[in-house]
Amino acid sequence: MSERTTRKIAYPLKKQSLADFKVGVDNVIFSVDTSQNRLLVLLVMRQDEPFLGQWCLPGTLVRNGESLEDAAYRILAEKIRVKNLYLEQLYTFGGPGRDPREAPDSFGVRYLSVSYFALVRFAEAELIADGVSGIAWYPIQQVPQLAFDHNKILEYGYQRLRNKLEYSPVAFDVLPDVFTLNDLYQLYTTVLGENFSDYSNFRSRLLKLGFLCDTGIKVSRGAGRPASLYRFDAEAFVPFKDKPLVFI
Amino acid sequence: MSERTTRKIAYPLKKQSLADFKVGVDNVIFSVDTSQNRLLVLLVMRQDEPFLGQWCLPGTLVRNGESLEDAAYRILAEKIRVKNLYLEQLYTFGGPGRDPREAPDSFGVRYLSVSYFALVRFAEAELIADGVSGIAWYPIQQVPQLAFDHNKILEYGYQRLRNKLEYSPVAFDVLPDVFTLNDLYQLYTTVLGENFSDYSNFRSRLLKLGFLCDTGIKVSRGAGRPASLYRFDAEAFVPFKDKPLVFI
DNA sequence: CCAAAAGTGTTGGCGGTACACCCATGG
DNA sequence: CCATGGGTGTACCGCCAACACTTTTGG
Repeated sequence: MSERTTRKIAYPLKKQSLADFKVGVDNVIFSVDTSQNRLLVLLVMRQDEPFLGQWCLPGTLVRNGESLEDAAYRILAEKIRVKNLYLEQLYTFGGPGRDPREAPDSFGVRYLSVSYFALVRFAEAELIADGVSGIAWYPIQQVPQLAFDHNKILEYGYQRLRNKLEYSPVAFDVLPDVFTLNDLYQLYTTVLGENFSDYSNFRSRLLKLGFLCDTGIKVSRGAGRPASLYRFDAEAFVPFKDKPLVFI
Repeated sequence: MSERTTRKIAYPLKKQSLADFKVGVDNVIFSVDTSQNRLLVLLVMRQDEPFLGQWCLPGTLVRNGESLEDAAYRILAEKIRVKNLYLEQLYTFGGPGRDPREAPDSFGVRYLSVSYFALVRFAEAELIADGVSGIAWYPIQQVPQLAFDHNKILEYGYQRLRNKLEYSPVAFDVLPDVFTLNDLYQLYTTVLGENFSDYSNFRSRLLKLGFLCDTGIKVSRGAGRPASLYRFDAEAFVPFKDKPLVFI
């Protein structure tokens, strides 16, 4: 409030001067490596000033004729080859001064970032190394200092990921067609932490909902009883669509 | 996907041409008239082309040096005088062609809308009529065709309002300092519909949470037993902050 | 036979739903 | 004294956490 007031007093003659914007799209792309129980986020190394050589979220400026979502898909497609993914808009960061390319006290162009949140299937995601730029999956705990305000964006995305997992069936977009209940459980554990739920309770809750169907096929992983492979039944899920639903 | 592919093929030489943007902020401002049990949204009449004379959401273009949120507060302050309000970012709409000022097939400037969601206290909200432009509270069911894609934005905001009410204490930002439990119940009923919950259950659930304190003061509204006035105790609410919480 | 992993069952408590019922006031 | 709205109590059901237990495999 006080900020706004100050500004009005400071530049009373500039009241009508509209800012010009470049609009960027930045993606927070998550993936879960179930074999190692790690939650990963995709980072790339900046090739240009500012922040040359520093890690950041994959992003791009929006082109003519391109929608925001199109731009988000384009970045993604440039960085990884993947068939199954979930993507939605996250938040728009647009404060003045968030990009050093904005001259500090001039009325030059502003840089705005519309961020998108994505979750991809780790096993089938191929990173596209162009031989020039760095690109890597970073475990969420080991993310370094990022360029711009990207640490903030990432934090925001991480929050969203946890919510999505609890209240929507995103997990099934990111698991293989068939999976064991343990795979599913590991996914949840990796993202939400060890103590989110007991395995057997998680099991019965999910099965009672009725949209996971047992294929009958068994699969053995080393010692121990073989597990059933399940399939997500999109048909059976329809009644739950748009209803509040807890997967915890 | 196919859209993006087509575009790449259609304009291969334009690959690097970046769009220039004007960024607008549009507010979905809700208010609840508890005396008439109506959910209202603030609309203004457009004074300029395009869509001259048509109703739309109050909006503005972002000025130099102004953050998005500042712009949102500025619109609000230009249209209504109000002390208590809740405001948060809603969604960013930025597809090409959403504003007729974008020349249809040129590569001119694009118009992007960052929308904000607000809830204000009806009783204390004074509309600012400048004598020129139309401005009005519209019952949500009677909203006409709006300019641009504002009907879509409104729909999105309405959805958010219902979620917010169920999972967060926004209601207390918008009720008077002291209120009866029936006031609170009416607010919920007006927004969520009649059948969201039984009154007595709503009562006990809320009271059990312990952040509503009885002032002891009674108030009589016509016939019937007088009701207690309650106050929202922000201190007592702290432990629930950031915890999942259901107000249904 | 034992360890490991998958899967089933049981129990107690808490919380929601649907009511029935008492209380205080105006007319 | 009765209609009206405020407020309390109860009985049932379902859900969920915790944990014990059985089943099926590899070694």
